[in-house]
Amino acid sequence: MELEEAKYKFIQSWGSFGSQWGINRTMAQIHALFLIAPESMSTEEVMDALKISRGNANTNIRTLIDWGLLYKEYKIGERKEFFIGEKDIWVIAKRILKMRQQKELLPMLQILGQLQTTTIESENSPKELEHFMTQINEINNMAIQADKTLTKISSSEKSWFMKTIVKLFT
Amino acid sequence: MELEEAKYKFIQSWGSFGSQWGINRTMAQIHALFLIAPESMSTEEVMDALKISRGNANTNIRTLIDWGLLYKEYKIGERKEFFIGEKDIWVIAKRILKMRQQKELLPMLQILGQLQTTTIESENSPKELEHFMTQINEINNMAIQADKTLTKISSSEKSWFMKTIVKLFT
DNA sequence: ATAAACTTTCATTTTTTACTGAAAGTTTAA
DNA sequence: TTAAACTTTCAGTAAAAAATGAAAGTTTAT
Repeated sequence: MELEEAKYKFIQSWGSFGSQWGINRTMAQIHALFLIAPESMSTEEVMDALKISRGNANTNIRTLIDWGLLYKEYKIGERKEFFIGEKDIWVIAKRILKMRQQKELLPMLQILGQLQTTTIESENSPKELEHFMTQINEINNMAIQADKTLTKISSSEKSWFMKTIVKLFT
Repeated sequence: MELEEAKYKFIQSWGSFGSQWGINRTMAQIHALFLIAPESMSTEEVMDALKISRGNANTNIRTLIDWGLLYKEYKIGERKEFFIGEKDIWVIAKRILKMRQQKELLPMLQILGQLQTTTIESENSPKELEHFMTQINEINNMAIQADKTLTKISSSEKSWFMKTIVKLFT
């Protein structure tokens, strides 16, 4: 297999992988491109490599920077911006977890907490109310646990994680 | 707050929560409905509660059954099917993890393995090739670890999980 | 055997999400 | 201070995903 073919395959897969994770396909593809690029690239090079528009490239590169998966790099003698990808898979995984925790878990925790602390009335269906409160409680407990776990993981060192988790799950 | 209002809030949140996870909004809403319903329900009741079409209700109920989150229930004297939701949050979490592992991780592992075992050629960019192989390797290792972890979790008992994980992450 | 009661399918429509590209905005060098 | 080089925005368009509902399929009771 040619390197170009392999790269193409990887970028495509990373794209569809990402889109199942609520990360848009193009953003994931750009990320893949930077994961395997040994040097920094400009917006134009990204547009070219993936055949996408300037606006699309720009927006997704900005988001990747916000997520901490891409860094700006200024080259001497060059006026345009270059970007270089975070290469450490452990760091990448942590950043993605952190973002997903914020986007997904946090709002859920808020709603659950709210439902739990509010007095909910129901004259005619005490059974339904009781069941509702039980379920909300259980879900809330699990969500809190998940949140703690993610927080701990995304601020932990790889070595600690590997030692404890790998030992636990092999 | 009225019970109806609280239910509505929960169903809506679960829906948008789900849609961020690559699970479609309606499917997640139906799931929420069953999570808090103390009794079994028919397709019609679901259509009614969520104001959705028969086709939509049917398709998503089937998928939820496939995922092991809903069970069929036949009532004596009734010809139509009723459904009852799995109520144990631990079981639910495990089932969802399992499905996501299959849908997302497995195809990725396959591609990575393939890229790793194929001989990739590149005469003019040895540096790029080396970097590519390194990255693929790292990603593959992490994916394998994630896969093992998920497999272990989704076949574990709640008590074990709670003992080890809660201890680890609190 | 048949018809009522129910479930499933799928072509079409609707909704949601993502992309384009030109115009507006910003920065830099002289 | 201006104009070239570059980046960002956003209204309009395109693509993808989900929902509808009527028709086809299935099951059950008689």
